[in-house]
Amino acid sequence: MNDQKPDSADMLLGYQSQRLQDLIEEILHCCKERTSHLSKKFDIPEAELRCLMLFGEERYLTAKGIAQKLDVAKSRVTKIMNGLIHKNLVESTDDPKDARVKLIGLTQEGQRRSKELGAIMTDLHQKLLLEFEPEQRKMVISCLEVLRSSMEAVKNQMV
Amino acid sequence: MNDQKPDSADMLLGYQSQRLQDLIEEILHCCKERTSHLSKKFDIPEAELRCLMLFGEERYLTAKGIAQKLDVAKSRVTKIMNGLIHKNLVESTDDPKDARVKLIGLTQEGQRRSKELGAIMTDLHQKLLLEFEPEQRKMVISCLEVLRSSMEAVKNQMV
DNA sequence: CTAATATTCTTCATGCTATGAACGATCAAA
DNA sequence: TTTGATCGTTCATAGCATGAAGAATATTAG
Repeated sequence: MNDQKPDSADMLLGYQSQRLQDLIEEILHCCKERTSHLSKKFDIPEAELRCLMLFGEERYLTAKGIAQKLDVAKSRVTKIMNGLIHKNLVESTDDPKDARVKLIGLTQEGQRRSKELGAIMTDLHQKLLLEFEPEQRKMVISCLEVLRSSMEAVKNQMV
Repeated sequence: MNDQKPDSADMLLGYQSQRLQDLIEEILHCCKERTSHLSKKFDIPEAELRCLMLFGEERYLTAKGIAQKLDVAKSRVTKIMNGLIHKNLVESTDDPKDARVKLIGLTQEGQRRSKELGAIMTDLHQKLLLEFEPEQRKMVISCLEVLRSSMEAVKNQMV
């Protein structure tokens, strides 16, 4: 294939990596727009929405747990919780077993909103998949799977 | 395969869309970490780094142009520029043709940093590609290409 | 030529995101 | 029972981002 041009493989790689960089940036931008759109639609800050979606299985979460799941500092969680409590979407009760921790749970309204949000997200990603042919869908997912692993791998190589 | 369960296609779609959602979130998180890592490494805020990378071809940019490229308000650009000027990475001169506009260009140091940053980004994405077999690379890119288009399409469907 | 309108950038007030240090309360273990 | 760890909060700080208002300049219509 590259018997004439000496470094055509390198050029291809260069071209492809630029393309990859652009694509990732565009996808990132798209996701950011989606998040901000939902935040405006629900009239709830993005961080609070993200938090609202954490209550999938569990009935109660702790501030520490939320901090880990959201990957933010504990102090950030306090602030987010204040917003959610103020909006009556979440309520906190003392853990009977340990007076240090507070159990945070969704209110009725919180559950409603959380479900609504979850449904929108699921619907969104389903629509995304439906843009592909059924046979392609598996491929897209496995593609992203490898991409994610590669990103982790490359991240760990970073200085 | 699905001769017994009636709605296994729906279940598959549901499963896949959940998987897609998780994957996108993980990839997003990875990108965010990368950005924040570079910001710390260069000791320059993320927005300023993003701006620094805008000077690829053009010698000069205007505040308006930067605002469009970064997709932020003009007032935000003023602030970012103050930071960059203060760090001596960028300098602004009056446009001789139109006294309203200021031409913003990289200083020597700014050019150095900009190049350095670009090299790191390219290297990063090259490493990412090298995690794949050569035949797979094309596929990953076309996958992302379709994914991006689909996202745009779905975005336009959003209420 | 001039008055009205556009454009370009800045300033200011506001609000969200996020961190880290310091702190008080509580728990667990030596 | 002291000592050390854990949990949540408060506070100071910094970055991100917008939109309204304004000053300077350009353009255009009359």
